[in-house]
Amino acid sequence: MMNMTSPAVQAPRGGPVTRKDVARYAGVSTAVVSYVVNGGPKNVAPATEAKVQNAIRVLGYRPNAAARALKLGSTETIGLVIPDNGNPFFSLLAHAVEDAAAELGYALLLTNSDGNLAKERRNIRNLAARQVDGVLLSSVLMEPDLAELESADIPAVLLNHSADAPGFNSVGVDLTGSARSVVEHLISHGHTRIALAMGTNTGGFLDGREQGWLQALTEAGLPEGPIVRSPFTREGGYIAGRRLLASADKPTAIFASSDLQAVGILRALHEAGVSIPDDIAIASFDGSAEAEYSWPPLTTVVQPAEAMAEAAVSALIGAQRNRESEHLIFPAELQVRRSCGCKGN
Amino acid sequence: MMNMTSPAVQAPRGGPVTRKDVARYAGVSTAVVSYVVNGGPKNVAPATEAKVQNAIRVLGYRPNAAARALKLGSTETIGLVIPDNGNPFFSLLAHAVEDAAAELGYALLLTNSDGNLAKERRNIRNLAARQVDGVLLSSVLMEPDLAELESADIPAVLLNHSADAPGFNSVGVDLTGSARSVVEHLISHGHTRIALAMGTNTGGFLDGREQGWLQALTEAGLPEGPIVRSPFTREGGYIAGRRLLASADKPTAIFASSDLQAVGILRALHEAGVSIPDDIAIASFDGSAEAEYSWPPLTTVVQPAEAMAEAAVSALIGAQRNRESEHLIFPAELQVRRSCGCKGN
DNA sequence: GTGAAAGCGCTAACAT
DNA sequence: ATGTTAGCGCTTTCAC
Repeated sequence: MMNMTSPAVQAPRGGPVTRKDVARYAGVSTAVVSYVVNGGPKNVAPATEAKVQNAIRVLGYRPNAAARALKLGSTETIGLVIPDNGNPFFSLLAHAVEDAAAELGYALLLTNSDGNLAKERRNIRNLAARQVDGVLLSSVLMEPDLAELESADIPAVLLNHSADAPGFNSVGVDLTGSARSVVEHLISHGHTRIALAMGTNTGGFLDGREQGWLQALTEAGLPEGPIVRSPFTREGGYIAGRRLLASADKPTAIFASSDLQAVGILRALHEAGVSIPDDIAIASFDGSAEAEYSWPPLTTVVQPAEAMAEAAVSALIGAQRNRESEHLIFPAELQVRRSCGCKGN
Repeated sequence: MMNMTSPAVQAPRGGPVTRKDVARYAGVSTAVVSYVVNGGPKNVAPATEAKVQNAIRVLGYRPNAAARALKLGSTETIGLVIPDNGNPFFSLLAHAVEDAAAELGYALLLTNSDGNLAKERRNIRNLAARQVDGVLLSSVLMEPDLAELESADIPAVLLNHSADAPGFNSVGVDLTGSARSVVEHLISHGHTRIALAMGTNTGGFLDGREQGWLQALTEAGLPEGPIVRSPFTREGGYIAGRRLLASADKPTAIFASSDLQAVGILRALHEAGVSIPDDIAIASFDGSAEAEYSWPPLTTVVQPAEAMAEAAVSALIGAQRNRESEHLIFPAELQVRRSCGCKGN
């Protein structure tokens, strides 16, 4: 008697338990089982519902998502394509996307493109083949492969994308304005030779961060500092740092286009025995956790990853096919720490 | 003529193109289309194949994975449950798992449990409901919720798990041996008061890292240094660092159970003006990229994430239901950098 | 070498 | 309130 309710009593037949088994066991039709499982579209008498629930428990029934997906044409899954979840900003973003999606009952298929166009394309194609309900694309490219997305014919929104892409929803951060605010902050510390360590973006467009840096300098009547271009990585930053140290007009402050690069620059400066922020001040972009624990802690512009992820997911899920495409631009907030020369924190 | 081959010529009917449309267009049966798409199980005459391929291209046909999954009973998808992909070690692991899975044609459903048992459970259940072909579980718990996995009745392998779990395949790293080798290295620098900053694991078991630290100390005839327990995070490390600095028997070296904690400790020491490695040396565990770019760079034991991911994925995919469970333990390699007192790198 | 057809598990419109 | 049933798009056995 007692072990009648034990979960050990499993599938009576060989294979997995289906809705049919449940129906038979509960003595109802398969439709009723569906009504119970899905909470509709018809209602079921309380007594019947109890019988069904019991049958489900006893048999250990689990709905088959593949069948449901086939029938409904929706997998309740979204795909995310990012360059590299080893980059703390992207891992933060991915985590936020997962949470936002889970909130709506969607699961997340994660793919890394490794900043590689061919792989990005392959990932998108693969996601499309898997009938994801939408894809969130965070491309390294300024001009991501929209054609691939279009022909895949699944809703997509460009994430972490600040330039308008006609025909696509996008959410990004105000690169130019944020960069300006950091550089202005550096200027307020009295710096006049402010370098830019810029990540290498594919595509011919001028990155907003570069524009913002330039604007701040120009408006302050300052000369354009040196620019070094290298990958958006720690190693890229390290290389940039060494180059900047070796350059003729060595800057007194550096603005790095990502926290990761700043971390690399930090290493180069430390190795050279340069004191930060006294000899050279640094500020960067992203606001990842790593920036808070570097030495010295980095002044950085923090991107609102959670907010952007939520916006992107809801734009994706709620996407009406024939609606005007939206371009959401979020502000980023200056987070002052020691690396710029400020005392606090 | 020229635009006949243009991809603009899309779906002739309203909805998405199905195998049936392709068959009709190519003037063959749906079976043949399947043979062509799947490269079997029957062969097709070259001429016919060409017609089909052409129809596929012209119509922009994309196979429906949900239907395939329903028919075949396999989604070619695996689920991964990790505590937090914001932790660089786990993001590295996740990336490696994705690559290993993709290699075999599997996609990755990523979920974070945030070190939360309820969420871990929910994630597993959710993955099971989605008919993943298997799940890779990297639990924070020493005793993960195996019952949940068992009742889900999908193959699973415990990833990043060093204790044997009867009935489950597992892959992990040799915690004890690796910890010993780092601590021995610290000892070789002449340290005699070596503290342990241990992450807090749920579950009553003694962590291998703690054992290894103890063994090295004991074998060298050294007294057991202080232990501080705090979360496996940067902040946890920071707290541990401050506590260690304040303690009566301040150590001259610290072994941290994760790179993240070491990074936090570094911050605490820097803030206190302690010189590393001169006043206090540090070594840690994981071998994440962050350890290479901290200041000073961290001596750490690097876990073979790629190899473990590959092993886990192939154990999962190739899992025979009724096979003996295997427990794969990988060695980790000491990576010497500056934080322990060595000069190089 | 090719085709017809059964059926994977589920949903929901349409009976009753 | 409950039951019947037609498919969703695909694979594959079994005919031809």
